[in-house]
Amino acid sequence: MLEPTRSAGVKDVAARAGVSLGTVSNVLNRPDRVSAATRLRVEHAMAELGFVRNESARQLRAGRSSTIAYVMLDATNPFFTDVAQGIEDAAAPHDLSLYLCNSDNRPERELAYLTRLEQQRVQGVLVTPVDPADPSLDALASRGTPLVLVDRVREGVTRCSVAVDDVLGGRLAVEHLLDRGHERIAFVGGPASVGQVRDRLAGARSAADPLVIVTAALTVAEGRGAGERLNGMPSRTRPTAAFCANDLLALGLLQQSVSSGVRVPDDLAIVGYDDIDFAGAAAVPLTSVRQPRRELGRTAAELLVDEATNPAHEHRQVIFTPELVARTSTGRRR
Amino acid sequence: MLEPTRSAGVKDVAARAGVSLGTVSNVLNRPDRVSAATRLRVEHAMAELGFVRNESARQLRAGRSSTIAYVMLDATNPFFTDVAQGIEDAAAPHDLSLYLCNSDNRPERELAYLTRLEQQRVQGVLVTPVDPADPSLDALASRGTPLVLVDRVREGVTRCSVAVDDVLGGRLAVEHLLDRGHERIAFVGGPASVGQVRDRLAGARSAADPLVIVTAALTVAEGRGAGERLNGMPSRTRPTAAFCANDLLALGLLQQSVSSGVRVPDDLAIVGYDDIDFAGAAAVPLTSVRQPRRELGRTAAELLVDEATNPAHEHRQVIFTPELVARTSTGRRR
DNA sequence: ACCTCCGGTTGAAAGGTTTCAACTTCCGGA
DNA sequence: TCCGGAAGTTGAAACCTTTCAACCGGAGGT
Repeated sequence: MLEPTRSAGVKDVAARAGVSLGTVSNVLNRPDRVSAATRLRVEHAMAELGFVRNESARQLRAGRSSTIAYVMLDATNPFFTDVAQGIEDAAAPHDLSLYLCNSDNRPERELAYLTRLEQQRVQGVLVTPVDPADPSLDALASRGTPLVLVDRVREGVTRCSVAVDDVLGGRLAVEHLLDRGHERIAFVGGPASVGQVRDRLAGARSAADPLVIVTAALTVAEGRGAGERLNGMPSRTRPTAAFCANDLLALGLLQQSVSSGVRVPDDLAIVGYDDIDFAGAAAVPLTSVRQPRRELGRTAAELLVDEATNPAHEHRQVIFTPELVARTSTGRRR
Repeated sequence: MLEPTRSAGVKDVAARAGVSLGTVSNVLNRPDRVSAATRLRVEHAMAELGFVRNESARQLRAGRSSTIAYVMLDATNPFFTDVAQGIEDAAAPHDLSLYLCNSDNRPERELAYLTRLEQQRVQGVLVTPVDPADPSLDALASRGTPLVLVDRVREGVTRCSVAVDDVLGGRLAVEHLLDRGHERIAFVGGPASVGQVRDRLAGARSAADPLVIVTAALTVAEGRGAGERLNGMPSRTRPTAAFCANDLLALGLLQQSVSSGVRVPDDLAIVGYDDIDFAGAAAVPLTSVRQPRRELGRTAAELLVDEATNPAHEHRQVIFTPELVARTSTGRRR
């Protein structure tokens, strides 16, 4: 009861219950092979001593843990937390715990987490990397840790990944604006080092020839900054519509526009990307390109589990199809 | 190079480098005590074999790990991810990795994570619990795992916690509305089992006598539902202002109001709580009660580190002061 | 020539759990 | 009465790393 001398181990429990060490282990792992009386005695001893299984020792023996991890790019972006929910959905039935790690867009933190996780011998790692071509990822995978890329693909390497067709998404967005009668269209996004940004822009360009406004990051603040630049243009050349590389930018742009007297959608139509919950909840509900976020996470986790448990596993690249959700921010045909 | 027979250990490295096992360990942990030549040879052997330290064995020997964890209530609520950022800020300089766990408001998942973390012998746990009075928390702490409550307090138990004065926050919100000339004020929030909701309502009541509209959760969707009820009332009795228990509710209410033709702030003034980034970015920027989220996380992590490392640690309950941020959604004095 | 000290290195022990082959009891059947 | 077998229990070995006392050979001091 009051012996915090330092946590009791199976040995102590065994002594207290008057059984051997192996029996305690059996109570823990194969309760059916132990007689009811003995089991009770052991369980009682555990309670008395406040026994807590030592996971390190357990793992050391077993060789691997029963956790997986998701190294996410930006924990404050609702897109990624929704993906994480999907992962958890799929992991739970397999009795896997999910640890979330936030790399916060910093390569060195991403690497630190991956290293730590590998040393921990986790069952597998899901990651939305800063740079999908980072050789550390290949190294990790080649040393035997199952690894699935989320919302990214890696050209030329056989590996599991789930992603959404961003080129198509970009095209859908701009076609929608063309359909609404817009001719001068802006693309807001950056930096170009982000694959998503490049793909969405490529999609946009496949439908029109947008004015590109480069941002330094995909954040609300950067969206406001882009708004200042955009709305500061002379009205004769100013675009009448903007397609933003994600919803955070779009919300920033929206707010800057409204607060500087630009009417949305009449003076400026806006399309976002991701369709996060806040997009629909904005006071001018945002038209956005929806990605099946939760499904993305779920599928990624399933691929990971398969890779970790099925010897006949084959790598797969799953590509989901995005979908345009039209709301007020793009109004009706001009 | 090509021996994925199953990861190499220090023993293999030692053999390959022609040194003893202890020397390899020295290279790993006290490189200065090893001659340069030997060190190089060992490092080379490690690279060749793709040696990865086994954290389980390491921990088993050391007795404890160098990770901490934050069990958060709702990973999709930006408030908590901002808190998490603050935690990470404070943890990084101590060389602690932070694992995020999402209980998603479910007590059984919270317990599962806490159990797992304790078995893992983490350095300590930060938690925003579903129920601060849950005895599992006390049990965990009494068995020796440092534990800090985040954004919650536990009456009557000496334990570290950081929180914000929610009663004061509630009062500030309603006083602001009174100041703007409102007389019929609604409080939107629920369920009452959430301490925050109770405290904020208590604060509201200390300044006025609000009509209470109970919600089932603190989400955008529930906010919309509350909007339907509120805006469906006959205009003679309908409140002219609403104070929502958090920003998600407020955004939901805002959107429902705008889309059903209720003007904000002229027909309905709205105050939220938390001041998440999206509050200011809404097209009708939301007046909100700001909590020092990042600071909250930082302080919590510092308390945890102190508890884990300082034998003379004394438990502290830190209470931060909230601050009202007035924006368009409450307009100007009527 | 001897002793001491020191940088460098060694090998055994410890840490807590799981596994598994071996052992003990006890019961029913022959 | 003896035997076979099932049910329950045991204890040693293995998992991999870290620590630490002991060891070795050589340089410097006396």
